[in-house]
Amino acid sequence: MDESKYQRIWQTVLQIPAGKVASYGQIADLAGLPGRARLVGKALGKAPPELEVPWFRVLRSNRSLAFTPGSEVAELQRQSLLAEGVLVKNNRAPQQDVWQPDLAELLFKLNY
DNA sequence: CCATTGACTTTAC
DNA sequence: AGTAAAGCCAATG
Repeated sequence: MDESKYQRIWQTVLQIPAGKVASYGQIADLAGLPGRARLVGKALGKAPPELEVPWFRVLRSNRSLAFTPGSEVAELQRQSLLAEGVLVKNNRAPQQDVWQPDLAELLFKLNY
């Protein structure tokens, strides 16, 4: 199985700073995989724990959590975000906490 | 192969 | 602002 796409996705998500969030589509774009938002979710589900990929910083395009509200994993995500200052209210994160990366710096770090 | 399935997005009410 | 429908595309059976 070709994991290179997953690796790129994981590396991209690792660039999201604490206290910031990004959308699945945004990560796909930044990872050089436009149109593959759904693949990002898949990749996050398969991320090796030792990589410590901050999966909880990835939300839908409207900044809502992707999991069923009230579910255990949704709670974990909400808590994790709260712990770094992102206040999720009504299942939504504030617009002000959306990550806006410096593209030149990001591309340099990812070495694409 | 064809069909179904999503940690999704966009558009149109 | 919230919802529904359609579009999307790799993975899976």
